[in-house]
Amino acid sequence: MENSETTKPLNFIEEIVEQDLRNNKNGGRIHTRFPPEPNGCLHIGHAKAICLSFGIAKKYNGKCNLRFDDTNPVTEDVEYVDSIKEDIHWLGFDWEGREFYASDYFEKLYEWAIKLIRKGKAYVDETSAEEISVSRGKPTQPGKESPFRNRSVEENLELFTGMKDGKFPDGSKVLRAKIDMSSPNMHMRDPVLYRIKHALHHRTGNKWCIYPMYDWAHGQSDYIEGITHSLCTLEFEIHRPLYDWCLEQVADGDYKPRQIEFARLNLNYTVMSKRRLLQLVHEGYVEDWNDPRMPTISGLRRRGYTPESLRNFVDIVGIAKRENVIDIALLEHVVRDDLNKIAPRVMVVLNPVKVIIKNYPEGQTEWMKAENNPEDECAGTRELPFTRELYIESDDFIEDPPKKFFRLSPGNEVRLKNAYIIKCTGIVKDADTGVVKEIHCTCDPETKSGTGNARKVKATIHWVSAEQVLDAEVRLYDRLFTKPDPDDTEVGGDWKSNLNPDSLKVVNAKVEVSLSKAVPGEHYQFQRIGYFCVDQDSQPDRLVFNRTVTLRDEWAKISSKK
RNA sequence: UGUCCGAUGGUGUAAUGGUAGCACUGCAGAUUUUGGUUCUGCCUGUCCAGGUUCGAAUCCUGGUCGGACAGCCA
Repeated sequence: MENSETTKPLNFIEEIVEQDLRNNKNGGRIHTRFPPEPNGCLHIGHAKAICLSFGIAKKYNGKCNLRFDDTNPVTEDVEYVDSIKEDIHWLGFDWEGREFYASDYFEKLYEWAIKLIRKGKAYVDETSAEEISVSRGKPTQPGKESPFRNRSVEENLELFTGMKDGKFPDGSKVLRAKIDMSSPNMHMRDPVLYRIKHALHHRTGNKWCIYPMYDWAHGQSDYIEGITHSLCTLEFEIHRPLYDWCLEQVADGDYKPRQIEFARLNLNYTVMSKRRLLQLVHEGYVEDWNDPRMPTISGLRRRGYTPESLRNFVDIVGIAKRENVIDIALLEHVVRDDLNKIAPRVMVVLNPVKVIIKNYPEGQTEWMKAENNPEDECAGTRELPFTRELYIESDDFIEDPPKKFFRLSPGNEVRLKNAYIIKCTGIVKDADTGVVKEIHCTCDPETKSGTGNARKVKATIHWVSAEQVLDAEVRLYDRLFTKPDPDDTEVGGDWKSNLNPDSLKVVNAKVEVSLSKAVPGEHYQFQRIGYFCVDQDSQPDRLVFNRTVTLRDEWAKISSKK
């Protein structure tokens, strides 16, 4: 008996899989595939599909193939193949060498097309694209049959061979399935199976000038690879009768792959369509596909998201058929959750203001012991230099503090993390601007951290020595859009008008010296501020950090409410 | 006046004819040398109308609302 308290409920696809397993369908074999088109970078929506297909395979001792759906040479490019492979591996999945391409099957697909023609189930149509479109009718109105629909098998064979042999220009002819022009399903109204494209293909070069359409290639590729469960998003649901029809024409045994559709992932405060993502890149709203503000996998990686957090996100979000928009707060939650456990803590001051400890000797340095991660004992400790002059966060001092502000203010005490309790005794302002230049304090030598002094103060703040300190560029990233739904615009407005002008702010920060060894990709928690990772642009003498996400901030809530 | 799919708190997702649960968010509190973490509590939900049944989120009928489909894209 299963323990109902620990058994995770199955999603509807797992239920289908388990039922198939119980019925010993396909001999108990589970085989899925992830079929990206190499025409763009993968995004968080793809992560859902990857985790699903690879995850099902893993869970049920099956296999998952990586198959590039490269049937349209004019939009596809090798450069995306490598980035897609990198992203899948980074996410933690492996296709165990089963890296396939729909183009691997062009020959077989062609043979099957010939077979279709011989059966009288396909014909060469030479009406124009526009004519075909018109004669296809509308969803609510039946279409009309093409005048070429009833050509002889011989003529079709000759014409199709001619198409393959490059005798006709692009767009002059297509091969169509002969199904039903009055079907209520538009996709069954004699769908195009092959079109002519005299284009160089990234794998097959100029071997072919006719290319199969998605519907003719996808199910057949699944069949060739022995896929049992072909998981795809909802928009292909209406293709399923055609998927099944195509398979019906070529399958000769009991085995047939089954297409199952699930709802794609949507996230608020961002856009997800390849078209829009591409637009953001091309029009310079972001740096590139891997800009840390992009919902692409490479962008999230650069932002500091971990594979673990993304897998967890997909898991929490679930698999179902209803349309959904996930709150980006959930994405932020999963990465905080993971980074809290693994990210070493460091002290960094983003907006420094100088503190002078008046009763602390000039020239003296004490090395203060600091825990690297309170959530992980194994993370050990490090030593921080403490000196008479320090920097603290300018937000941590207010001359005239509001209620509930527990940090530094004239006459008030705070603890410096891992060091002493200090008291503000005075301030020095810039004569012209009135900005606080120096905060004068005294420290209580009895309160050094680790000495067991029990005196409590309301707040503990972070700091760095002003004498032993490093400068660093810190890129503060925020949500890409100001509205949950970027399409929520004034009438006639453009989604780009909702772009967040403050999605990136760059500051020059003061960071503790231990960070001198930080290397790209590392995650840190800047204490009391947020999680950051070292950017690929970082150099030993010019550190660059990206803010992954802020820490939850109770004070920010209180102060913004007032 | 098409076909297909869907509808459970603010968001997402369970409950498979038998106590509507979990997570995120929000709110309140406890703990805390991070206003972090952790812990506790609270708010908020079965689209509508009929029917079947001892009993319906679940099954049936009819509505309503939302989505997909009219590329020689995938």
